[in-house]
Amino acid sequence: MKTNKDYSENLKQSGLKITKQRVAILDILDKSKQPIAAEEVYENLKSNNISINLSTVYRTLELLTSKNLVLKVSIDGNSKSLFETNNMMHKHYLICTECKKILDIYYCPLENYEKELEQETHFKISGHRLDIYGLCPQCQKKINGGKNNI
Amino acid sequence: MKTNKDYSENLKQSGLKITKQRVAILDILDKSKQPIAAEEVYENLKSNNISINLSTVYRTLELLTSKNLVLKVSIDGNSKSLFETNNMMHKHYLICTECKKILDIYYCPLENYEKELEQETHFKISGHRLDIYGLCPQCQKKINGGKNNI
DNA sequence: ATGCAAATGCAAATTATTTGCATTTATTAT
DNA sequence: ATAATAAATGCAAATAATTTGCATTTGCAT
Ligand SMILES: [Mn+2]
Ligand SMILES: [Mn+2]
Ligand SMILES: [Zn+2]
Ligand SMILES: [Zn+2]
Repeated sequence: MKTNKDYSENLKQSGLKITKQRVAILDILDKSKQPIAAEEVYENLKSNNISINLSTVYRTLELLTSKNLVLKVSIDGNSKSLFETNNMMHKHYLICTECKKILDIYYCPLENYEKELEQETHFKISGHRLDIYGLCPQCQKKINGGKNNI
Repeated sequence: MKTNKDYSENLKQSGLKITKQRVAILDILDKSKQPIAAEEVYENLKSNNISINLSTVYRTLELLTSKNLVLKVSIDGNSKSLFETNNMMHKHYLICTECKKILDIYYCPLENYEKELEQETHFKISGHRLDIYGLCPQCQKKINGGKNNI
C-alpha cells in the first residue's frame, strides 16, 4: 500500500545508501505532524516491529540533518533535540507552553528588519531563529474553565 | 574598591541568604560582557581564588534564574546553557557564527506582528525568542582577506 | 551565643548523545 | 548471480552536561 519511493530517491540524491532503517526513519518523520525526539522515532519504529538500534537512530538523524533532508529543532525548555522532515521552507514555530504543541508559521516578518540591522551593525546576516510562545485555543479554554477572562 | 552591596540587596529582596558564593557568582556575571556557561563561571571563580564547587555553581545559577536575577540562554549549536545578569529588558541576540560573539539588541520588531498572529491563530501569545545569526565586521574581514567581495 | 533551616561540598547518579569496534548489508564490478 | 568492498548497523562502553542525596557547614533570627 505504501511506496517509500520518495525517501529512497532523496537518499540516493544525497549519495547515501538506501537501508530499511533510513527509509523507515524518513517515513516516521514524514508521518509525524510534529518534530519528534530521537527516542520517539526509536519507540515508534519498535512499535512498528522495525528492529533498529537507538544509536543508529541518532546517527541517521544526524546524517540526514547534515544532508538537509531533516531539520534538527531545539525548543527552549526541552532537553532533547527534535527532528522533522525538511520541506525546504523558511519558517518559525508557534509553541503552546501548556501542551507543547508546535505550529509552523511560514510568514516571515523580519526580512526588512534584517536589512536595517545589517546597516546598523555592519554584520552580514545569514539567518535567524524565531520561536513564539503562547497558549493554544484549547489550552486557554482548559485553563480558564470557559468563562473567567481577565 | 568594589562594593558588592547591589548583589546582596538583590539576593535579600528575593528572600535568599547572602553567601560569598552567590555574591561572587553575581559579580562574575555582571563583569562578563557575554552570557557564559556554568563551567566558565566556575573557572573564573577559581582564578579569583574563590573556593566553590561546580554543583553549587549550577544550583546557584538555576536558583538565580528562577528568581529572575539571572537569564539562562541557550544558543543553537552550543551544548551548554549560558547565563547572564538579567537587566529586565526584553531583547534579542545577534550572534556571530564565526567567533560566537553575542550582541544584545533591545529593539523589537515583532510587537505588531504578535497581535496579528493572535488574531489569525487564536493563540494567546506570551512571548518570543529571536536570535539572529551572521558574521560580525571583524570576522567578515578575516574571512575574505579584506578584498574579495561576492 | 544558640538553634535551625538553608546552603554547600563531594561523590554518585542521570540524561542525552556519541564513539569504537566487530558484524552485517547495499552497491559495484565481475 | 557472485564476489569484493566500502558503508551502515548493533552493541556496549564512553562522554558531556547537569542533577541529586546526604553529611557538613553557614547565615541569620532569636
Ligand atoms: Mn523568518
Ligand atoms: Mn522581541
Ligand atoms: Zn496547548
Ligand atoms: Zn565574529
